[in-house]
Amino acid sequence: MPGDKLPTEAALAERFGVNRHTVRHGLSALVKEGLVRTRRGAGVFVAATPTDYPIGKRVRFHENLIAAGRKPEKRVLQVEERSATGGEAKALLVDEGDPICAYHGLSLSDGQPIAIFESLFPLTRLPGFTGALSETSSVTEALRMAGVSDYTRATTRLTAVRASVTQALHLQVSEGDPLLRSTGVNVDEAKTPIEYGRTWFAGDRVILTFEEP
Amino acid sequence: MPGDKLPTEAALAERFGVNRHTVRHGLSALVKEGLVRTRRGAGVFVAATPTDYPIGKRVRFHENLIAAGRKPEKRVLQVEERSATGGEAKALLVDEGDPICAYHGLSLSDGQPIAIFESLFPLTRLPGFTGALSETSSVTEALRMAGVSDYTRATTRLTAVRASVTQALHLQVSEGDPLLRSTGVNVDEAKTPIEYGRTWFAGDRVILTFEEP
DNA sequence: TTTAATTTGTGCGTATGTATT
DNA sequence: AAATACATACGCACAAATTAA
Repeated sequence: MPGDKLPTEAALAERFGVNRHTVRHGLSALVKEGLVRTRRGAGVFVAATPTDYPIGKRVRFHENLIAAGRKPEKRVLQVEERSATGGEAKALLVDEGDPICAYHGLSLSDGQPIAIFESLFPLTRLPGFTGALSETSSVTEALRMAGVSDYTRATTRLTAVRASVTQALHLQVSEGDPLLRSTGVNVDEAKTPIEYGRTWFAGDRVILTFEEP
Repeated sequence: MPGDKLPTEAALAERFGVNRHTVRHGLSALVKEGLVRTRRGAGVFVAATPTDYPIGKRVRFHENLIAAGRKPEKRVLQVEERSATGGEAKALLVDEGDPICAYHGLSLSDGQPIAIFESLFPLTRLPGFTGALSETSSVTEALRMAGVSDYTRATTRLTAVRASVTQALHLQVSEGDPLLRSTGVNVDEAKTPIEYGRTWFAGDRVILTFEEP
C-alpha cells in the first residue's frame, strides 16, 4: 500500500544475508523507478503512483479521483471575503475592488497532499455564495445555491514553478521542488466567469492528462 | 572531446583524495545523464552525444509561437536509429526491440531555448523515415514521405520535474529548475501510433494554454 | 523542552569477479 | 598469459534527519 514503510535497510540486509550496501543498491533502483521514496531518519516508504488527472471541459477534481479508485479529500485552509485586485478582476470580468470570495484549500488523495488551490468567486454574480460554501463545503453545491446550475472550464494555463516555503509545507515536499501550476477560469452557461482559480500540484504526485476524442 | 578516455577510477580517487567508491558514485551520475560511457576492463569514455536521454516534442508548437509573434527555431541535436525499449514499445504499440527513429532536438523562441524534445517514430510502420527526416528536416514532410498524410495528438500527459544537468545545459537554466514535462502520442488517421514524444519546457519561459471552444 | 534511539546518507578500506588490453 | 580496469560486494564508522521517550 502507498505510504507503507519498508523494513529498515539493516533489517533487510540481515533478512537476506547481504550487506547493507547491497540493499541500498537495490533500493536505489526502486527509487529511480519511482516505486519507493526514502526519507533520511525516517525510512523507506512505498510511493504513491502519480495520480492521473484528466483535464477537460468539465473538471471535477473529486469525481476524477474517485473514478481512479482513490480516496479524495479536501481540506479548507481559509475562506474569506475581500475585494478583487486588478488581475483578479480582469480574469473574472468584474471591476477592481468588487467583492469576491477567496477559498484556499488543500487536496489530498489517499491521505497524501497533492495540490493546494485558491479559488476566487465574484460575489456580485453569486450573492450569498460564501455562506453557502461554509454550509455545504462543496463548491458545486454552493454554486447551485447561488444560482449556477452548471459550469464549464473555459481556459487552462499551465507552467512549472518552484515550491515556496509555505507551499512546500502544505504539500509536504521540499522547498524548491517542482510544482505544476494551473490557472483557469470556469464559466456558467452564459459564458460568464464565475470562478478564477489557481492550483499548484506536487510535480511527482500528479500527471495531468488531456485526451483528444 | 567525445571518445576521450577518462583517467582510471583509481587515478581519479587519488587525484581528488577520495575513495574509489566516491568516484564511482560520481561517475554513475554522469552515466545516468548519458555524459560518459563505461566499458568494463577498458575505461570510462566521454559519450559521443547525450544519448538515450528523455526528451520530447509537441505538435503545432511552431504554429503557436508564430501566432504569438515569436520567431521560432528548431535545432536538431541528434537523429539515430535504434531499438525500442519496453516502455517506448508499449507507447507505440510495437514490440520491444523493434527499430525506431529517435529524434532529439531543441526548440528556441527569439533565440532563447524554451524546450528540449525527443520524438520516437516506429520504423516498422514508417519505412525510410530516417532518411526522409534527414533530407527535409521537417517532421510533417518526412511523415508524408513515409505515407502518413495527416496525424493528430491522441493523448497528452503533463507534470513538473526538476531539470537534470544536461537538460539545464541545453535550456540554459540552473540545475534543479522546474520544467514542464509533456508526454504525448500522435496517431495517424487509423488511430495507429506513429510518434511518441516527450518535451521538457523551461518553466519560466512557457505557459501552455488550453482553450475550450 | 531535552535527550536518546532509530534510520537513512555518505565515506573509507578491502577483497573478489570479470572483461579488456 | 599477464596486467589493467571496471563491477560487485562486505564491513566499519560517522553524519544528518527523524522519531519517540
